[in-house]
Amino acid sequence: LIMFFLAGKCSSFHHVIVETPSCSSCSRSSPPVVIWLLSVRWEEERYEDGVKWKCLEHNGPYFPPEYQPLPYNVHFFYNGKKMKLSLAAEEVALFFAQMLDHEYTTKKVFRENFFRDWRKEMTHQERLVITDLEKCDFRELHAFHKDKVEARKALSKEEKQKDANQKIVDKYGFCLLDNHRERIGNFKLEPPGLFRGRGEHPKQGMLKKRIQPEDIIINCGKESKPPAPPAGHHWKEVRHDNTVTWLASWTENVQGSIKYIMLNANSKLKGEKDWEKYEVARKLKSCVDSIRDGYLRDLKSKQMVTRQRAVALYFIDKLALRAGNEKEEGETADTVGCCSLRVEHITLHDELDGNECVVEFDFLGKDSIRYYNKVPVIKKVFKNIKLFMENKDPGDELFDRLNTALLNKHLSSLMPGLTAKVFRTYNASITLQQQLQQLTNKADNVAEKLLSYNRANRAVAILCNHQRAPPKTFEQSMANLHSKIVARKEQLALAKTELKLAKKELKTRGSPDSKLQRKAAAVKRCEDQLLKMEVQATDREENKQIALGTSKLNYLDPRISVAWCKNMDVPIEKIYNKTQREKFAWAIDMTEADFEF
DNA sequence: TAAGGAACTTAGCAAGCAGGGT
DNA sequence: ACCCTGCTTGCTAAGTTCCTTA
Repeated sequence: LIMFFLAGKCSSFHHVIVETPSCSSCSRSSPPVVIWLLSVRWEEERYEDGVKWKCLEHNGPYFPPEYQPLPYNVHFFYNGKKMKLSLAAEEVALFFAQMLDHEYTTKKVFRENFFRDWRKEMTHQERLVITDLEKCDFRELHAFHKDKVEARKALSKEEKQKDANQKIVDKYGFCLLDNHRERIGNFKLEPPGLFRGRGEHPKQGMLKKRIQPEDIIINCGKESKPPAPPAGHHWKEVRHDNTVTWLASWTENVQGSIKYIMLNANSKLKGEKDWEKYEVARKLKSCVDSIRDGYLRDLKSKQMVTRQRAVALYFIDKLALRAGNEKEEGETADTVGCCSLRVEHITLHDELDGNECVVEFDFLGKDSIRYYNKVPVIKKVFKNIKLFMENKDPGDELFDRLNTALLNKHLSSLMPGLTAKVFRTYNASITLQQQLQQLTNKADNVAEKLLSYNRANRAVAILCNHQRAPPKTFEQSMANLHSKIVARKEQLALAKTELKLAKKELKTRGSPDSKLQRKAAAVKRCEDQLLKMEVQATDREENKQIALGTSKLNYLDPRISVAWCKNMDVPIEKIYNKTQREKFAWAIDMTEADFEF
C-alpha cells in the first residue's frame, strides 16, 4: 500500500483503520499499524485525449416482446361492420386504441398523423376500404386493452413475473467497463407506439416503428466478444469506438435523431462527468464578477451584435434562461430559449407595479412549459431591448444578429469550458448555498431543517422554472392533511389535560411517578407529530406547482447538500433517496463539512 | 459560416410500488 | 390484511454543445 502511495498511484487513503498498539510490558505506543483497509481511492491513470475506456463488454439491448395478435373475439369495426385486419395494421390500430382515454387522440393533428401512418402499414385491400378515421370503431380493442391492464394489476403480486424481470436485468442490465461491472441506464429498447411529443407537436400521432437488430449499431471493445444478435438477424454494424460512451445506437424514425444506450448515472464515467460539470461552475464563481462587468460594459458597444450578446447574457445570468438554439420550423413544437426569443414574447413597461423598466416575459420553453415573469431590469438593458424591437414584427427574432454558437464562442474566450448552460448550473448551486445559509437555523428540529432545505431547493426550482401540474388529488390531500392536524390538536389537548390530572393526583395522593412520566411523554409525542404534520402541510402547499427533482438531480452541486447535512446533523437519507445517493456517491464520499461551492 | 450530425444532459409524465394508516 | 397515497422509477422527448462537412 505504501509503495503504491509513494509511486503516486494512490492519492488518498479512505476508510483505512489505523491502530496504535501499546506494548504490554512498557506501555509505550508502537508506530501506527494499518490493520484494516476498507477501500482506497485509486488515482487511475488518465486516458489520453478523448478516450473514455479501454475495454467494454455487454450483451446488447433487450428487445421488447413481439406483437401478440388479438384473440378471435376482439373485433375492429369499420363503418359498423366487423373487419379482420392484417397483423401489421392491427398492431398499429391497437396503439391508437390503447391511447383512447387520452384527450390528445381527439386532436386534429394527432389523428391526421396517425391515420396517414396507419394506412402505410395496411395491405392494399385494407387501404381501399379504410379511408375515413371517423368510421373506425376501436371500442373492442380499447376494452381489451383495459381488461389486460386490470388483469395485470391483479396478478402483479405474483412473484414469478418479477423473477423473469430479474433475469432480464441480470443479463442485459449490466456491462463490463474497464473491468468494473456497471449498470446500464436504458438497456430496454423503446417499444413501438404512437409518438406523442410535448405541447403542440406537429408530428404527434405518427407511428414510432419497431426497432430491428438491423437498425442497431453496437459499440464494444475490440477484444471483447460482441453481443449476439437475435436468431436469424444481424446488427447494422459492430464498431469499437472508445472515444464515446454509448453501447448501442439507432436512428429513430419520427424525428430522424439518433438514440443511445448508455450507462446509469451511478457509473464512474457519468459520475466523473457530473463532477467536472460542477467544477466548471465553481470556476465561473471565481470570475463571474469580471464577466458581469464585461457584459454591462458591452451594453454600450457600438456593435449591434455585441449589445445583443450583452443583453442575452444579462438574461441568461439573471434569469437562468436556456441558450435557445434555433429549431427547424414544422419539425418540433414552437418553443424558444434566450437567443431564439421573438418580439412577441416580451412586453416592455416603463413602469409597472411601482417598478421602473419592467420586462414581461411570456413564452413556451423546453417541453412547452410556459415561462411567465415580470422582471425589473437596469435602464441600459431596457433601452437596448427597445432598440432591438424597433421596426420589427411580433414574429421577428429579438436578437436577430445573435445565435448560440456566437454566444458560446464568446463565453469560451472568457473562461475555458464556459457555455451558456454553465450559468444555469452556477446560479442554481450558488442560490442553494446562499438560501441554505439564510434559512437554516441550528436550533431547528429535523423537520424544520428539512423544510428550510426544501425552501432553498424551491428557490432554485423557481429560478429554473421547473414546474409541474398540481396532482389531480392535490386539494383533497391538503384537506385530508388539515383534518388530520385538527384531530391531532384535539388529541394533544386531551393529553395535556390528562397530564394536568396526573400532576394533581401526584400532589394529593402521591400516585406513582412513572404515570406522570408516561403522560408527559404522550404530550411530547403529540406535539412532535403535530409539528411534523404542520411542517408537512406547509411544505406541500408551497410545493404545489414546483418540481424539485430536476434541479436536485441536474443543477445543484451535491457537495453543498452533503456539507449542509453534516453541519446540520441531518442524515443524508432525509434529502437523497437511494437512487440519488447512488448517483451522488462521489460527493457523499469526498465532501467535508467545510465544503464551499 | 451555415447546416446537419453526433453525443450527451435535462425534462416532465405516469405507471408502479412501498409504506403508513385503518 | 387491505387500501390509499405519495414517492420512486422508468421512459423517452427535448434540449445544449461540439464536431464535421460543404
